Amino acid sequence: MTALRNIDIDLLRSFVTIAELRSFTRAAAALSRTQSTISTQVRRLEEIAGQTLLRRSPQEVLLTRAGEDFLGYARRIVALHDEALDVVRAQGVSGRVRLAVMDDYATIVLPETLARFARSHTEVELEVTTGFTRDLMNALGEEFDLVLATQRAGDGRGEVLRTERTAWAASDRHDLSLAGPLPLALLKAPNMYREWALEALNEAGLGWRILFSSSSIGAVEAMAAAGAALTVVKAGTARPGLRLLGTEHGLPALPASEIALHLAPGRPGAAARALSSFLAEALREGRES
Amino acid sequence: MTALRNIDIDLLRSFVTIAELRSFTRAAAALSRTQSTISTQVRRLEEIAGQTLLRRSPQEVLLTRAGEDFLGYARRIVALHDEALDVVRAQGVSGRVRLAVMDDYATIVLPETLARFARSHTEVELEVTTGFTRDLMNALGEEFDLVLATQRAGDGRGEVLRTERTAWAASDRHDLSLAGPLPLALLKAPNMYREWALEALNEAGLGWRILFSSSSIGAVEAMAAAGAALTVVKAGTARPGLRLLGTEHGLPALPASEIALHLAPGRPGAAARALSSFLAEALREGRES
DNA sequence: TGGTCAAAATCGAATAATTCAATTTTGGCT
DNA sequence: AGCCAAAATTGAATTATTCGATTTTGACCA
Repeated sequence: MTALRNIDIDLLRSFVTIAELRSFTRAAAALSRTQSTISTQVRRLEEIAGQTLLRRSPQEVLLTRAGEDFLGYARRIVALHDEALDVVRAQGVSGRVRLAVMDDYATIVLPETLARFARSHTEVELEVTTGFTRDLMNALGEEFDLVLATQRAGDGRGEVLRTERTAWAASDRHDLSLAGPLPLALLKAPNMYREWALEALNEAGLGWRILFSSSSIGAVEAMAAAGAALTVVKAGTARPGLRLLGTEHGLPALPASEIALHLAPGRPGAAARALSSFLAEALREGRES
Repeated sequence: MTALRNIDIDLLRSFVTIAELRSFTRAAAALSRTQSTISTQVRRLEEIAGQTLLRRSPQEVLLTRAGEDFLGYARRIVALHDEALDVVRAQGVSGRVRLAVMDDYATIVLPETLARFARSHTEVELEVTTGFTRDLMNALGEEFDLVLATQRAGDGRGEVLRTERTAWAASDRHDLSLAGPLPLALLKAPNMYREWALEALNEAGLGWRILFSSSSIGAVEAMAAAGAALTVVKAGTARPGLRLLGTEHGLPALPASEIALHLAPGRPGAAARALSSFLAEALREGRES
């Protein structure tokens, strides 16, 4: 029999995730565990609670009365736990850190994470700049202490946090004809994704034309979402309205990209070290170990 | 390396206990673990926190700055966790339960526990009576659904929750002369401890006289604490002002006693079952498993 | 009704984490 | 310097957790 008095934070986190996603399988994917593990965790949790917390059906998972009551506690405990960890880790960390982030992450993933960092690290002066990887990397050590950059998978420089599939994307409401030169919406040169896209099309012998070229990711994606052109995105940061396309649609494969954190040479200050490990933990995929 | 994102509630509980007792060794005893386990737990916790939380010295253990900040969170998380468990386990439990408790526990250990039960089990009508084990047991099934009783160790009836050493006790401020008939303060007959005391003295061939006899434990203990007489207590419930004495003082050994929970025959109601397992968990010594 | 299908449960084996007992190290005090 | 109580360490044994493979479940539909 398992411990009856102490619920692992893991179990609470799984429970909260299941309640949000209404599915063991989706929760398992979100938490980088297998479905069988999640199922076992729920059994353990229900055993400790002495109550059925989730009502399962092949369609969806719903909370029981007891589950609803418990969910509030579980959320509060997990939140308090995470806050405690942020705060205690921030203890004694002060100074200034200048972070540079490539544009797409600055919109999708980072705001929430940076806000959390700022909230707990009250003695740290945080300065964030966004731009294109190429420019940012050039200024590493000069203008920036830390650069979060995209690079070709396998590059391996910096601390690699995750790998993202690169994919063609078009509007999910319009069918794009693949006959004739493909209309493209791409970031202005020089840009890695632009180069990848054009190289891949050329190698595949497909015709193309640049219909839209901008230095704003938002504008490029909006253009694609409007149905006028094809573009290239990281699979993980695709905005709603875009449909991902691949080789099954007759388009050439694209190299995967990796997200890496680059630290300025020399001994980093306390603030830079703290932000670096904070970002690494928050962004790294798979499970923490 | 251990998980960096999830702190086990166990670690938090140990940390809180150490902070309160200012000692790894005492915390280990209080939590039914070894000192080495506690030490390892603290190392794990500090590794996750990335900070030294406790400043150790052979004299006492003190909190660091980070430790103080963290202690508040740890307390809140543990409290929330325990409340969550109480509440979810109480879900759907209603009805009436009549509990009888022997007098000494009614003062020392139970009030807090019963208050916790009442707070979480809002739909349960709880009635508590105190008295002497003998009377209470006679009314089990009639007036009471549940009786918490003291019995001779090894008796084994009911669900045994813990064993307590029985000890002679006298004032810690006065030296009692052991020459001549020993002045005793005891509960009125019939009472188990009274019988044990007199039998033990008789067998040892020691003289005695009853100086004070009352049906109030409080009065008996007060009399002993005032230095006028010797009495007999459970080692675990001795009030301040009393000093425990044993065979090393020339007094005869006394039988140990066990605390047991007796359930009325027949199928117990939901309220009785809930209170029963609640008490068992709260009072049982050693670790929960 | 019975078949189907996606999702959850179960099972056995491998892995990982926790605990303990024994011993060593530490830090303050005399 | 030496002593002592308390914490740290170490290695072995135990216990718990996770995974992959498979089976079972239950809502829905023909």
